[in-house]
Amino acid sequence: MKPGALTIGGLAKRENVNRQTIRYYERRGLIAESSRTASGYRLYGNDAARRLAFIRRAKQLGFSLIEIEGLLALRMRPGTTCSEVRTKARQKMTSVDEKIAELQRIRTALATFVAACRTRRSTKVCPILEMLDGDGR
Amino acid sequence: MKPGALTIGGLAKRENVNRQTIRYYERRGLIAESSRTASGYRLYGNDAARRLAFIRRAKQLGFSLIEIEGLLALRMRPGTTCSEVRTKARQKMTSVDEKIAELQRIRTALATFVAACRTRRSTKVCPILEMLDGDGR
DNA sequence: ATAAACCTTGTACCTGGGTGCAAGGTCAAC
DNA sequence: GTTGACCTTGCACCCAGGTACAAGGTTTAT
Repeated sequence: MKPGALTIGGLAKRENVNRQTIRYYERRGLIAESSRTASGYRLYGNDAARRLAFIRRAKQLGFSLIEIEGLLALRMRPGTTCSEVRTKARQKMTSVDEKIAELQRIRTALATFVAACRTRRSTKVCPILEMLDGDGR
Repeated sequence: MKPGALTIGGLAKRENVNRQTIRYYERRGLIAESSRTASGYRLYGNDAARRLAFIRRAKQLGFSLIEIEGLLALRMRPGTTCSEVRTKARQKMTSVDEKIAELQRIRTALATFVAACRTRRSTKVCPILEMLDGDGR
């Protein structure tokens, strides 16, 4: 066992990931198939740890596993330009902006409802429930 | 068949919902079991249409089906106060705010990445990929 | 030499919100 | 009186991103 080589459980603990998740990423092709001991145990080096960190960070930025595959493919293909990566990052920014806008619309509507509800007493005349009801589309 | 009564397909078309979805809501208890014709066909009146509209609007405000159940339960329980509804709306607002904040954090990070990427050429030295890599947590 | 703590594989299950399909019954129109 | 458009039920499947479990093999410590 080379210095720094870890079994799957060790890597999982170090990177704070479930063991099954590592196998799952391997099945999906996000992580290369690792080398094995004579008895079949997976052995991981620093590259695997770095890859897991990459995936975690990309997920934190809102990339799906499919999109992360795309980023990794770009990184692997020799001769891809940096601008292709930048394009993906910009697209992701756009979709994040859309989600923010949508949530802000929801927030405004909720705020309106809550404000409308200052004065009344019983659910019979609750303005929120009334507004949720089905006439004024 | 009373005036205005609809079969499930008619209601689905009018409210622009899948027939299966109506049955699904019924199974979940979001919609009362409808009356039936002698042969077992479901028959819906305006109350069902209003209920579907309520659900749609609440979903648009970001309420999950479970939460919508909660709203409906409040509405049904006699003597609930309007302020209980307002409380739920406020809680939802808070969680929407949290989602917005999280997305804005992501947006900022993406913007930083894109900005860092102005100058370089090949993915070998792509600042975005470098930043996604695993050292500086 | 044996128990604990690892590891392997395959497969099934979870959440949420539906959607699809097959086998069969019903109803309206021509 | 038959075609086509409805309806019924139960059950399986979809998406993403895992997570759990069972049956068995390996390694390490005592």
